[in-house]
Amino acid sequence: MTEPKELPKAYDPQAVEPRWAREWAQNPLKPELNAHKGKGPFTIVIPPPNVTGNLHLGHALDNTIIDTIIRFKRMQGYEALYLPGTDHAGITTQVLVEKELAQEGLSRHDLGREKFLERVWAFKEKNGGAILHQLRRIGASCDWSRERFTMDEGLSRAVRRAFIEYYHQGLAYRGKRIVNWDPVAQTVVSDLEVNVEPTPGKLYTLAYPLAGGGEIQIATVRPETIFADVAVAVNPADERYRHLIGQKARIPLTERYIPIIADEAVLMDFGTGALKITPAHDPTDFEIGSRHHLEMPSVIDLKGCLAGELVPEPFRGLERFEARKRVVQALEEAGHLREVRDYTIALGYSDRTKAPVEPLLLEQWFVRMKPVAQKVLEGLDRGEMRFVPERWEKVNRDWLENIKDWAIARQLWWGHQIPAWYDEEGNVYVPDPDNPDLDCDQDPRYAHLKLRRDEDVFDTWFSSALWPFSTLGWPEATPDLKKHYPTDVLVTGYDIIFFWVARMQMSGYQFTGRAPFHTIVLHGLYLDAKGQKMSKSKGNGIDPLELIDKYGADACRFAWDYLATGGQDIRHDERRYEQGRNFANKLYNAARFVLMNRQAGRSSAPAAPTLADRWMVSRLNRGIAEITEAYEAFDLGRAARLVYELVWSEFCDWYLEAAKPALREGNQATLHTLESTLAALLKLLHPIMPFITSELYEALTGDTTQLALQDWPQAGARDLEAEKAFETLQATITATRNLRAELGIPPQQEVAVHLEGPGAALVMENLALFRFLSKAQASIGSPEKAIAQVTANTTVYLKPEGDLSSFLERQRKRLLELEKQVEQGQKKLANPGFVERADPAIVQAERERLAENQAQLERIRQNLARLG
RNA sequence: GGGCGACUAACUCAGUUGGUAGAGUGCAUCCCUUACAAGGAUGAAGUCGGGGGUUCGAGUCCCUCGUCGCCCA
Repeated sequence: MTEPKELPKAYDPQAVEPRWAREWAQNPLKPELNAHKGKGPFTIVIPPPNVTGNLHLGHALDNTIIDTIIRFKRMQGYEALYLPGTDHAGITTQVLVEKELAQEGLSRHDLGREKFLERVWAFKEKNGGAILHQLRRIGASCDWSRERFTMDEGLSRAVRRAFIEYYHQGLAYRGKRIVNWDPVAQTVVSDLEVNVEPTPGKLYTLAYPLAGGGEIQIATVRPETIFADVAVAVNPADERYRHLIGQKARIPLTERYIPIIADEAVLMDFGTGALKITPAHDPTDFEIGSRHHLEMPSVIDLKGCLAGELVPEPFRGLERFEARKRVVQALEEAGHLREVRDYTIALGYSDRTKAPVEPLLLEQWFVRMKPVAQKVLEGLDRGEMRFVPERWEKVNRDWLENIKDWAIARQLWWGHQIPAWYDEEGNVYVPDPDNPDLDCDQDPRYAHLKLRRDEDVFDTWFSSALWPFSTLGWPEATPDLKKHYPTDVLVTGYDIIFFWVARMQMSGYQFTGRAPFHTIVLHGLYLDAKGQKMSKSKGNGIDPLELIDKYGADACRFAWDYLATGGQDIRHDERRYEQGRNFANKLYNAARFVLMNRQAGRSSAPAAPTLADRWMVSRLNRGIAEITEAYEAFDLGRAARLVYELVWSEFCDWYLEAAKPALREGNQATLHTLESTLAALLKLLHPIMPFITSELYEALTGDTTQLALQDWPQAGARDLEAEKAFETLQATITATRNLRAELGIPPQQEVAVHLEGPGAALVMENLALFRFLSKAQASIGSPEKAIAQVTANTTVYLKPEGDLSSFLERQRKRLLELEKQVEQGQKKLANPGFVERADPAIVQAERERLAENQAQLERIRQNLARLG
């Protein structure tokens, strides 16, 4: 940027952005850089992306919003920390590596746990962290020296500590419960990881013979589970079956008799009103079974196949869906099948593998969440956390109020192995809170026992839940933890409120006694151009890196911030990126203009600021106030719009043009205003478009301190007089241009106009500017025969020439419009209700508007009359 | 079944205490004017989903209906 005259006309982000990306990667914008400013810390932790993942638009949105907020706060002088890191993503990563192994014809069991984990770590080292480099491309100003990983040593200790505390407070427990089993991933998944989807299926009506003769018909969608039946249940209020309660029925295809019981949970109008109860394979049946103290035999194994003594020989080992067919066939042949009809089943699918989940009765680790959630709810009551937008607080509360225990174990190898040991009798041993790092099988107190460690690992979200404090050093009382915890803002998509936000809230209160952040900013989902969710299977994904290649990172950030309004979902629209790119180009050229003029125009000639200078300074001050407010409110869409408007419509469209005549005269006040305004605009825009603003700021100021560390601009006083005067000028110029256009006068051709009205004198004071911007020589007066354009306080007259029809048509239209407005205004002011009740300022404004409209109307009428 | 969101110009979307509707793109006319054609000037374009209510006044508040989407059970 040292030779402004050689600057290309079009901005090329690819020539600028890499340099700054490298700068921020190699010399991170650490919070300590602002330590001397005394404003205190401001902290945001990254929503940790999967370590082996790639940047997608959700990440782009998260991180652009975070970085914009961080950069704003940093410029305000806060010790802003944007803490980066990644998540080990248990199931996802393990499945990836297992796929890789499968190509070599191996399974994880062939390798064994230890070798397999080595393999995953190697995979992580090789493929992991790419996403953090992709984040550098979007300009994320993280403190890379503080990067964390959920399975690094410190975080692993935090996870262990958290579990130990839960356990010794009686919140973590082992229980035999119905869990969601993913037969493909071979692990339990939590309720949140199951998507229930209506699925076409069949409802079968089966006849169970009664011990005393006759039969009872039951309805079921899972006939293959009849072998695990322990009862038939009816509603106690159901007259049809009341006499059968207490009798026994025989499970078809077997010789086993089960009781007929009454339970209010049975819906009388579903199917026949009688249900088979299979506690081991259905959550509702499990509850009924528990209430009635029934046995809970299982007939489905971990592979999803029928298994066990209760299953008749021919069906043993059959896969569950195959088994259903065969059982139905057998039932039909044996005469037990009464009816089959189409039925839509609410079937649960595993989020990861999309496999239908099998409800199984397994002994598992759970965390009792109710008392923990209670602490969060109390914190919310005290107003310790605020949602942006507010509406999500209710969603958050509803979930916490109805929370269920959390199945935290996963039957995987990749993850934090649960620090629990069992002796040969099955008793549980968990390390002591006072000595948490000592494994129980190394504990001298248990030396006499043969202890075996739990094979399972924790749900990935168990470690993510600790992220805001584990990354800062917890459980150690590190200086970072002291300084940066609680963090300030959390930014993420609303789709992970339950998975992540609520769990961070809970572990925050549970382990640190405090809310982990005070503000939760939730953005919407990024959808494709048709408004559909993007997914791998649909193949409708849009790659943010491609967008960055095409438009530049600044342009993309502009688009993402611009679109992040009100937490609404975002529909992909390429035009937003074009707008960002064009904006960068506009800014670049405006800066080029300033630099060229500076080179040409230095002189010592003193000069007073022009009206345009005063106007620009005032508009800038207004902009600073508004834009700062928008950033403060995390309303980045509004901030983007306001800066865009200020830069393009005011600075470029009006001020740069208005400055030209003054610059030609060597007006140093104008040159100075030009430079200082541009510098301020670069600052205001920097949080959104950090690359180009850094580059231009450096070129403009030659400052050795980069823009990212400059002070945020302060709004000075507005000069309303200058604003009003310049507005009159603008209106008069626009009116003149309009007249010229209506008459088809060529742009180069100068015309003579006459001005009249209260604003005319002001225009005459700025004659040179008026002439330059409107290509018209102005004088005071009202010629006999002329066409006119009327503004709020001037009338512009132009000698009629050429075809007047377009002009006349427009004037008539304007006349009608004004008449309508005048009529409305009169009606309003004649209404006593309005005059008496409305805010006096509003009434006054209405009066003024009416007077103005009437005057304009009158002037247009007169003029049309004179034209004949 | 419960809850939430959306419906504003041809398209994609803004619109903060209720006070005469905005942007980008597209469209029309003109212009390569020494910052920028990724541009400039001028202009056209909306019964703010329908209906009802509150109010002097409703895109904005309340009720209701419709369409689409999402979440929870």
